[in-house]
Amino acid sequence: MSKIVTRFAPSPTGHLHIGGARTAIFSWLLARHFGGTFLLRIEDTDTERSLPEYTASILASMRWLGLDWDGDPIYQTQRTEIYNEYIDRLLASGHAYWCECPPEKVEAMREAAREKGEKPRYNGECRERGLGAGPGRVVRLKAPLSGRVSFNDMVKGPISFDVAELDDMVLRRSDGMPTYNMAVVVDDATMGVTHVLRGDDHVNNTPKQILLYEALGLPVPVFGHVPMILGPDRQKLSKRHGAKATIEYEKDGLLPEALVNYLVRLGWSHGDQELFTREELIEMFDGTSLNAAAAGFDPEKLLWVNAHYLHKLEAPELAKRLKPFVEQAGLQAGEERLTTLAPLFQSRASSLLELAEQLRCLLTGAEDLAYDQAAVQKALTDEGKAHVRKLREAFAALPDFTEEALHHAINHYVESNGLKFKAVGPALRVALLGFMGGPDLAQVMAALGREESLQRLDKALTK
RNA sequence: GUCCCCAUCGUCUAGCCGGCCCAGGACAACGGCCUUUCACGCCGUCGACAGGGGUUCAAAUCCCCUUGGGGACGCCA
Repeated sequence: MSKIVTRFAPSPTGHLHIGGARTAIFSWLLARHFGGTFLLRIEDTDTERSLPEYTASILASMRWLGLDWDGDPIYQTQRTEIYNEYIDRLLASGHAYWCECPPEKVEAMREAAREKGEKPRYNGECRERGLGAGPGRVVRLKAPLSGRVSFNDMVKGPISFDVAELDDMVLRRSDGMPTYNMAVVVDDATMGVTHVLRGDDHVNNTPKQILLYEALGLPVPVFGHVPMILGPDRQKLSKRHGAKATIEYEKDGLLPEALVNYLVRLGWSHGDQELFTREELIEMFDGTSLNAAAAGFDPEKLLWVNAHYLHKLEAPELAKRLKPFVEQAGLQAGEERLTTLAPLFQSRASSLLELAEQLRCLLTGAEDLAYDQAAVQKALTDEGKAHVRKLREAFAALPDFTEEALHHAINHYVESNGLKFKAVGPALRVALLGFMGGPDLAQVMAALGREESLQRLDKALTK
């Protein structure tokens, strides 16, 4: 087999949604696995709904996901002449014809067919009329009248259609623009695309496109139709299910490597393996083992995958990625400070957004610390405060305010007074963090520093 | 309505050119361990071959039907 060329062809009528992201990932992986080429094409012929900002957003999301494409993106709106050239060819070779039937008339035909229990289609009235170009006229494909169109789908296996089900589709609209199927075929052919991976909703377009390839005398690529993503309740995916555009996952503090991992596993598998590095994916994804059935989107598992990657990040990298979220939360902290503080809560968060929020109790000054009233009531009793007061003195006397020294101080206090840690732990914890939870206390104090730690203890004593 | 596709635990899935499967893994749920709380981690429990017919010594695996779900039927993409 010659070199593989795949492509992703979004239309800029919205942000890159999760289903599109997944087919993009599959196409990208297929190309990368076989050392082929991955192209990007923007299908912007729908001038009504296409917006440049969506193109920008889609490209940004692709970059964020790490899906690098080869060469410059191709824009369909800049290729009208090429399409017309191919349409002319079809006209010249007798594979297409001009049709003057107005839309209402065609609609009536469809309605009539539907009533007869047949598939709604154009009846081919202008097929043999030998019409030429003219205002309001469209060009239609002169499709074969009998036979079958078959192809071997990469994910679904053999699929076959009776051409009687297909009608003479419009190739060139009356405004001179090519229709979707025409543009796609010309583009894929001229771009040298060998493998077309796309959404399930395109299977019905495939036989039409194959007819076009054949009429044009162009080699037919391999098709693979990836099933749609459904909600966890097996219904059409919607916002209600927690499915959002890729860009929103970025805002929610998901890691791109996690989203890629999750999305790939949705409809593809490699034995029992759940977690894959990018390198592993490229090595293992060869276009087989794609699931033919639709998959339900599970936000919880996505979060689990994300937590996995989040917990694995090295402190400096974590700090770097976390910074924007900390700022977004209205908190102040440089990367250096985050490098020491963020790891304390790292294993407790599933997303950067969540982590930033959890860090609030460390980044906020003693004056602004929020207290969980129930915890204060429970832990900061008179007895609890008494312990905190004495511990404060012990901490203040420490020459070095290090984790080890603090540990020592706490343990010494507990043991020399014949106490259990439980007697002082909760009070100290609430005094330091404002709530019952979080990391090791010596660790917290060491990270906070002497001044801040003591301030917090003092403040707690006034509660 | 017509055509196309799909069907294993609640969800993602392994298995599916038949026997190793009274079906394995992961998420979730539940229980436990660890523990300075909360997490992380670890251990365990619950839980599925949509239904019915075949074929076969043997079927989750092959065939047919039913049911259910999805998609498509545009001068949208």
